[in-house]
Amino acid sequence: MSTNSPRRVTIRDVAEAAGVGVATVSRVLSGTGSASPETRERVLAAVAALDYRPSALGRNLRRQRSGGIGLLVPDITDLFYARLADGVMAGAREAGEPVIIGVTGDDPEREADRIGALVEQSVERVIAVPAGDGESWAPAIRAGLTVVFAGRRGPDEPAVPAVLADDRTGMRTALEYLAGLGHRRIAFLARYGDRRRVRTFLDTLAALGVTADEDLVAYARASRDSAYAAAAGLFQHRPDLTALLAGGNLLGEAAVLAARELDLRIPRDVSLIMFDDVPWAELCSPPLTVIAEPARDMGYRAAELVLREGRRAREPRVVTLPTELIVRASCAPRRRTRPGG
Amino acid sequence: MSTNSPRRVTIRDVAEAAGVGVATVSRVLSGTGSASPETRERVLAAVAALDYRPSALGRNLRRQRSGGIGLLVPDITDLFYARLADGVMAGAREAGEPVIIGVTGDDPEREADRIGALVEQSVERVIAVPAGDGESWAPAIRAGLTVVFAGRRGPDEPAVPAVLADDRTGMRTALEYLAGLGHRRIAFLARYGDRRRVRTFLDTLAALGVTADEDLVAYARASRDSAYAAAAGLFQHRPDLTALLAGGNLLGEAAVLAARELDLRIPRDVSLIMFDDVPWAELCSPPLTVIAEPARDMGYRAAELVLREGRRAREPRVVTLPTELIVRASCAPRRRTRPGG
DNA sequence: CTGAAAGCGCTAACAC
DNA sequence: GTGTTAGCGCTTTCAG
Repeated sequence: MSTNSPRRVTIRDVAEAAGVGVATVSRVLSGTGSASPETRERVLAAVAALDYRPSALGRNLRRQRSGGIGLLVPDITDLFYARLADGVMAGAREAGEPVIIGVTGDDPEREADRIGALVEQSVERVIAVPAGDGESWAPAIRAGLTVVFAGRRGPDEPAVPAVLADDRTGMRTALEYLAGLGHRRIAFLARYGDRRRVRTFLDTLAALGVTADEDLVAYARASRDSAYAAAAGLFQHRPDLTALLAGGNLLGEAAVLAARELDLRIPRDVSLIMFDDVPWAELCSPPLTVIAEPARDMGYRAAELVLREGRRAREPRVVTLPTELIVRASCAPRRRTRPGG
Repeated sequence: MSTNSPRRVTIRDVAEAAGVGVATVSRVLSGTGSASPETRERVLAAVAALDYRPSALGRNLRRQRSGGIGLLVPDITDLFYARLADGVMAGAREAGEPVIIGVTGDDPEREADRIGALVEQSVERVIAVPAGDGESWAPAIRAGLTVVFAGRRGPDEPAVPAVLADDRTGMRTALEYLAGLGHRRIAFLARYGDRRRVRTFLDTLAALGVTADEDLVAYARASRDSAYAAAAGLFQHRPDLTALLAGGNLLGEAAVLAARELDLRIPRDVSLIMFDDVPWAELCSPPLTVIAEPARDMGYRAAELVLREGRRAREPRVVTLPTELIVRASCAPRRRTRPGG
């Protein structure tokens, strides 16, 4: 009944106050075109006096695009993606762009739904950790979306710019380490649909002269339950395995839990290496050896990329950031046999 | 050079295709006003045929508000806030509203900056974990923002609707438990600025007949370093403390790390209870006793609230969600003395 | 160097 | 029930 919020200050008000046309105000504020120093000053003064904040609404409608950056991650409560998101937000903030976030649950359908929502908002720059195989992006890209993949990429050649961790090298370093400790039955707990990494796993193993066994690869969906089931299944069906590589922090968590439940001691009975360094890896007992990935940097770089992509030629780019093996205490030399084996 | 993205389908195209006026299309789509079943059908058919997606840009400009929900959290890599954000996104998705996210680092200045960015986007519904004392919100609210606090509230009476955890009860339960184990020197590791909880801590202690000592309260800023320093300081300066309550999962993590560094065994030398149940609490050794807070629900409820608030009377509301003490293995009966004490 | 004017796509009066 | 129309605030030709 009382506080009738005063009408928003518009560019017109500024123009009037400064005694110039609205076009001039627009030019001065956007840095486009030219304006005499004197006019410039007057406009700026008026802006300050009225505390004018240009409305993104008007600008966006006029420009036919909403400026913001869309961000689609599988699960924001997974620290890896949270860090990625943090990096994206840092980059976006520097550019003064808002970030519209959505979660996909790693489900292509939900992903498609979220893409639709972004299109409806006329967001035309999107950073995404593509769900599943990342196949569903073609239409969106054809429709004019500028998209950058982060953390993973689509199935084929780099049709879409991407910021990735060098997990090929990370994997190799880890497997060499494990092989050096004498391990010959090394399992991989992978995210469902992560064909690329599985291939790398198998190839690298072969290159190291270790028998690569596809049955030593287990797949988990995005949930904790699924990860636990996959880990437990692996331990139970393959009593011969002596080392395990977990493809992410949720997977590693599941592996630790499953191992405990089955009374397997780490690293006495199984050695464990996990992709993605997280604080609890150090708190865990034993502290986990990990392959650290620069998630935050990846997000930041992705933001840079998606922001730049707009104005530059569309030369598909792939940025690869280094990983690092951090040795703690979850790996030990292979022992002859495993208790239950 | 090739793919000239075809002009977007507008409401005009639909109207033309359906042989009606644009207003009719708008009415049918928004469910407002009336339309004959026949017309309705024709419009819907045209919409489907053209794959028309209304532009949020046009609508927003017309309506003078951007629809979306702003979300401001101190740190998205803190699982508590990530869960909260997840809940907000779930609620927003059901309502078909985009979420514009920003991080404040728990810094009122950054917070003010983010609020400004939201206002610039004409976002008028915001869910926030207010930074610091949450004092800086008055202007924004006066300006017409609908804001709902989550997880914390401002300094004064509920001028702003809020969704909170019942940490009063959580604290009481935890302190009773600790007191029952014989602890008399109980410390509190608090977030800087969290006067409310500190008061509750002191009051509850007093009510339990335990000497409440303000020097047994340490404050940490939002960073891991600050948390660690505060925890270590507490342990070093107060060798008489036998139990510690950590005000959040980052604080708890710091406490575990600091205790280890100082060779204090949990729970032999110090008992530890942490606010906020996180997966690693179980992985930790020993597994941590925690006061679980329904972070995700809090976010979801906050979304409901902020969405409803628009159309209802502005009767400030506070929703309080239950907490739960989950006893694991980080607390033990008090022993006579502490090694270094 | 500057101003007038034309919309961007949509909704909400207002006529019919 | 339905169509016409007037803008929302901004950028961007186009004249001057």
